Amino acid sequence: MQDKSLHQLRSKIPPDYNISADVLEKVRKAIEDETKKTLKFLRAISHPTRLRILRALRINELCVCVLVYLMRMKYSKLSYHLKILKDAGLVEFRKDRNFLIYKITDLGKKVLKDIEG
Amino acid sequence: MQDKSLHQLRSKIPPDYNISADVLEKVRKAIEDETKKTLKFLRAISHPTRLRILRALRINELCVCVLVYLMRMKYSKLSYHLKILKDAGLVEFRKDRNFLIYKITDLGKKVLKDIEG
DNA sequence: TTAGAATTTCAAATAAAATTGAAATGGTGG
DNA sequence: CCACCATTTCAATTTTATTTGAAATTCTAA
Repeated sequence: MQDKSLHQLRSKIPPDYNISADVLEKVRKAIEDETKKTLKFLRAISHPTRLRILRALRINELCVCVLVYLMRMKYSKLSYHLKILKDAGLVEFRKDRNFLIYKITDLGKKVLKDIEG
Repeated sequence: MQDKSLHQLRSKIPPDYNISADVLEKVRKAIEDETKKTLKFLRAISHPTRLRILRALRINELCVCVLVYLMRMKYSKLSYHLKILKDAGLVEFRKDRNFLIYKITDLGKKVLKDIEG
């Protein structure tokens, strides 16, 4: 099927499912649109640890040490996930002495709200 | 840090970042909520191929053969991704002769709308 | 300065997801 | 029944993501 022309294809598809050239063109357009921008934050949020971090930060900004304490994870693991969230623009941080205090961004709030209400 | 008590922890965190017991409790609650339900469709949609499939089906229901034709992919690959979307409740299908015609579900529409507008 | 704390970075190991092609399934039309 | 078509399933492979612990970094407080 892979290499068949559209003409060959159309001659076979069931009659009560006869998509118009117009629809076909729209579909073609839809699947050609880039997905990167959307996937960036989707993939970032699509992990239990990262979803939990976002939920935590929605309540209050938190230093890594508190997240480590509450989530019972090692720094290196949390750091890995925080980086992914930061790269996606969902969280940011400020420094206070030698603490890094993470907070959720407006985009992060919006994404979380869109997804979970 | 992993094993320190909260008391030990709190005695160290910076003064201008003094989270209350109340906030701490809320965070604790937030990160204990289950993530499975949310992650099911998030992970399902978080792949370029699957996002493209959903966008296509939002325009019109399509049989696998047309998707194969338009997306230039093999049946086995599309089938793999369609199954993930179906398991997440984002698409469904009906049969017409020996064609499977996939359509987006209401949940699928909603998720896509929430995410991309 | 110097020891120590909070955090990140790195590379190695492990786990999970995606791709592939061949074979199986199940319907269709002659 | 037979050959064929659309599709799925399967196991093997490849790719990508996650976890781990140790080492590096950077700040701090004494």
